[in-house]
Amino acid sequence: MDQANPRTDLRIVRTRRMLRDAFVELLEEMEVEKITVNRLAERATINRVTFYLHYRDIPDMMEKMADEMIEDISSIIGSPESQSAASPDVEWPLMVNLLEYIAKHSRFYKVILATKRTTVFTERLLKLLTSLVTERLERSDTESAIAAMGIKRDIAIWYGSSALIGTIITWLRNDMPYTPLFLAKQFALLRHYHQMKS
Amino acid sequence: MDQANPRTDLRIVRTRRMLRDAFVELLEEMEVEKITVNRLAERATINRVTFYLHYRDIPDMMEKMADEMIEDISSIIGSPESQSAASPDVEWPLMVNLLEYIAKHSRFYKVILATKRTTVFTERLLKLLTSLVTERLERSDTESAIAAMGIKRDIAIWYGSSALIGTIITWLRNDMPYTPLFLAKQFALLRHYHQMKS
DNA sequence: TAATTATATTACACTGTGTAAATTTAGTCC
DNA sequence: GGACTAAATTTACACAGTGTAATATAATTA
Repeated sequence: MDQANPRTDLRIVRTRRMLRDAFVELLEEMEVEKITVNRLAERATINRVTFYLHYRDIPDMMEKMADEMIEDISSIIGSPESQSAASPDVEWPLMVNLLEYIAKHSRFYKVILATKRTTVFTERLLKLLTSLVTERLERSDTESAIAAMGIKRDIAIWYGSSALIGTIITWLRNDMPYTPLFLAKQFALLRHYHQMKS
Repeated sequence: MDQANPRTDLRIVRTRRMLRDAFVELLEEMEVEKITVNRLAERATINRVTFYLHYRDIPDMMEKMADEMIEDISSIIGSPESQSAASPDVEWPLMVNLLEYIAKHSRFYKVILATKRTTVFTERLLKLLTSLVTERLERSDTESAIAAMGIKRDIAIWYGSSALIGTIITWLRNDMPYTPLFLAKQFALLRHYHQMKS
């Protein structure tokens, strides 16, 4: 997560970290549109001009942060432990890992995903989850099952990935009233209707 | 929709309509954060100061617009034709009406729901859909069915309403490749697993 | 037509933006 | 550890946008 590129100056790492931390802090206190470069620099205890040495503007900074978020999550759900043990329906432990990771960094994810008006992040995560849902739809025998019921493949994917991201966001907003494991199991139940039905 | 309150001045109605139209226009051309009161007033061909006679700032204007949107949609899904004929699972024609209404005003809804960074609107609609999902969960026998499967009531609601709004948004983003009727049927299929299973 | 009320005009103080140039500070690498 | 290098700071500037106030003008309603 904060693994620095060997050839990057420590100062760069430090000020970027301070800027990102300040951003999350401010987001806990106010809406995005109220976050100015002025406030951000002040909170991060860096000079305002220094901000522009790293990011073009605040939307640019948010995009960079979203990139990093996606990188982190990708490494979680693409990691060896997740893709475990050659089991064909692999989605179960994968979802647990994902939810546990989010829960572990819930301060960040709550403010970034579950706060109003920070769509860049949700957009990106939705995209990631869509590819995930698509992939596992192809892998399992669910695809033929839903086809047999007259459900369009793409609609099923839209439906499934929207349901996932939306539920995760609401779960975060409600301060995670269920454990990651429990929620992952619930997702499995909600999904496995299909297979059971066929 | 543009039914004016009898005691409101025609000029008020006119400038508000011009402002809202200008807002939608600008949103088609740029991100929300680039929309300034300056640009808005210029596009609406009104004086900048006049804007402040109607709204506190742009977020305030967006909230007011969201209020109106919810009012409109509520009247659609709460109308006599929708709540038709005492049928116990009433959700089917209701969803057709909703999707048809959105399709009819798709220029507005596409930009307002399916464009980046306009979360106020999606938030409100999600809320509305959540109450809808809750209501019909209570009405039908789905509730006992999902309980029997070990699925938590609130999680099922989060899941279902997120799936609905997310699918509608993606449907809009893709320029409505299916008819409202077809999509409504697909929703019914995706939902009725539950009843069928039990 | 008169009274009312919305809109336009002009002006002002203020906050924020993005860039430039010169200077200081601190990390890197030998 | 010291020289080199690159990042951060400082100061300054031109500009865009905000929100409010006071006054003048136009349109609507009764």
